[in-house]
Amino acid sequence: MRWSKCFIPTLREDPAEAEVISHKLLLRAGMIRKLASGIYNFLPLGFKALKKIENIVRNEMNKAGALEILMPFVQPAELWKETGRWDDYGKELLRFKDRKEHDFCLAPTHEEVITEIVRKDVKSYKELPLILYQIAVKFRDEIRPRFGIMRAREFIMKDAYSFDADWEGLDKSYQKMYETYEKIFTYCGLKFKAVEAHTGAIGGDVSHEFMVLAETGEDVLAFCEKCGYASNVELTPAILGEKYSSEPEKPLEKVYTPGVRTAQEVADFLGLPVSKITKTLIYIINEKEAVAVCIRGDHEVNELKLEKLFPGKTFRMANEQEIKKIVGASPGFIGPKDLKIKVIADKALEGYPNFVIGANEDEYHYINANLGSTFKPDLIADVRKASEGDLCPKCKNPLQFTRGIEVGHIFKLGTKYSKSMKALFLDRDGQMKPFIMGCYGIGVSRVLAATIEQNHDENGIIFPWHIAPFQIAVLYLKKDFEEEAEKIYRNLSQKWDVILDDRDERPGVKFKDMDLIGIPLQIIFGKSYEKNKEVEVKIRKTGERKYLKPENLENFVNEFENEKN
RNA sequence: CGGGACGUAGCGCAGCUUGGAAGCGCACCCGCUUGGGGUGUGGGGGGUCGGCGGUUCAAAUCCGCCCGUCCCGACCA
Repeated sequence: MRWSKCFIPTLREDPAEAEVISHKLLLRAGMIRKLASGIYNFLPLGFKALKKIENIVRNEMNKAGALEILMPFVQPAELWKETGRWDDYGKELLRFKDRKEHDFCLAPTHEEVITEIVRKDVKSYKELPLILYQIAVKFRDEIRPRFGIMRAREFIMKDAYSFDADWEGLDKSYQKMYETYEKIFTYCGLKFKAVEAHTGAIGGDVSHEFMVLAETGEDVLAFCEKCGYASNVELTPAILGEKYSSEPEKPLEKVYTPGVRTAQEVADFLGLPVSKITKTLIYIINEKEAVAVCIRGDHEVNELKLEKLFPGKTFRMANEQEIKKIVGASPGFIGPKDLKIKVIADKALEGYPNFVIGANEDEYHYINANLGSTFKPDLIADVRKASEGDLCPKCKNPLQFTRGIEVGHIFKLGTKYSKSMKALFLDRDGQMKPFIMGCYGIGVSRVLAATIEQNHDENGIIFPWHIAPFQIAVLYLKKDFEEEAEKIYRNLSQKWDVILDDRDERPGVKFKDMDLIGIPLQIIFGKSYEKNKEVEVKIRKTGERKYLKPENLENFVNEFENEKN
């Protein structure tokens, strides 16, 4: 491709609308443009990178024996009503009516449709296992789209679905997809980690997320270097690494703490570490029952864990008025002692001597509270987020934490959809049985954003070899070298994706643009060529420069491709 | 959904407080210049000032409503 014939509208300045680096660079590199909030155009360069990712995914999926199909983006409500998700999915599901006033939605995912396909035409265990997938547009009407294509409303996703006759079959399909995902992200050139994850709105019980490691990631991962345990922190059991001293219980004492509300304020006021303070949070279960959750001041409640204590029930935090009504005190002065509602104490309070609690009376706290003698919780449970200093739930080594961007998520669905949609096959024992399903997603457009989030410097994007829209850039700095540059460009184009910067621009412009769009190898016809007919090869990632005779270029690129990737 | 901010040329912004001829930089077009990190210079084109309504002799500027966009929050009591 010649730059002059391509549409690459690069920007010199950061657009005001972009906050995170991948969003800024995607816009500046002329790869995407916003059409509406969370809805983007992919311009030629962005589209090309996207197609590279798609093809990597496609290749590996095909190798794993999955079959590519394409399902509709617009779906009838009837299917969604069958599984109950028409009501359960919430506002993320964008609904509308057609001219005949029939309900439709834009597909946020395709479990219903795939199950419909399979229940109609797969009748026998002999046709199993079956893995179908597509690479297609999805629409989720996110509460708050942000970060460009990282959390867009409309996005490209690869979604695959497996159908097995039994649970062992599902285990095998799941394992196969797990390994395929590892191959895909490795081939993409990404640093990633697979972690145990929460299943969320899709359902099922076992799931893993594939996380691209990046400081700007929205998720926190806990992992153990020793045994390999890794999970999304929202799922990690919290095992305190700290050993509590066996200091004797001191007498409970009510203290005047005017105007101090947050745990930190209380700690500062009393001259104690914030860990010695506890906070008590009031939750409303199913809009009727209130419960109190008591936790150390330096810990955070993990609502997912809380949710599991009340399966199937809705819950939310109480607001200030409700708290006053239930407790008789303002937020900030609530404590577990003498509460008339159910009290859940976090496990980390067990054996913790002499801590501070709210007195359920404005402007007062108790010091030297102890679990058991001061108050008896109705339940002691792990309800906090694991954090620095906690131990691996498998091998008890200290956990490590890092941030990541979720680019893939695989689930063992089981029979959630096949049962509710009556998707049955005839097994070898003559019984009709529901398919055992799995589903496997990759956010293709998000992979592009995550790649940039992980691979950039102050000059722009640094594309990994296999995702780069072009692998090689040829640029000549003087018109005199046009012919030679053309020759090299045509030559290398036979094996690789090459872009020729044939614009009549100053060298600085060409360099800046090429660095910005992140092409891994730049072949420069400039001073070195003028002097001794050697081209300069600049490696985008390291900034390293090599000087080669044009006839040696092909060998060099071959070697580079093999060793670096 | 709650809070905050913004909306002026393709992009980045100033002007608004205190109403009185719509500006700057980049980009774009033409000329010269320059040619290894967004060259310098001269000239030029481009605007329903987000929309509607109001106040006023006069509105980008003041007031009201609406639309759009971004940020923070939607669990830390």
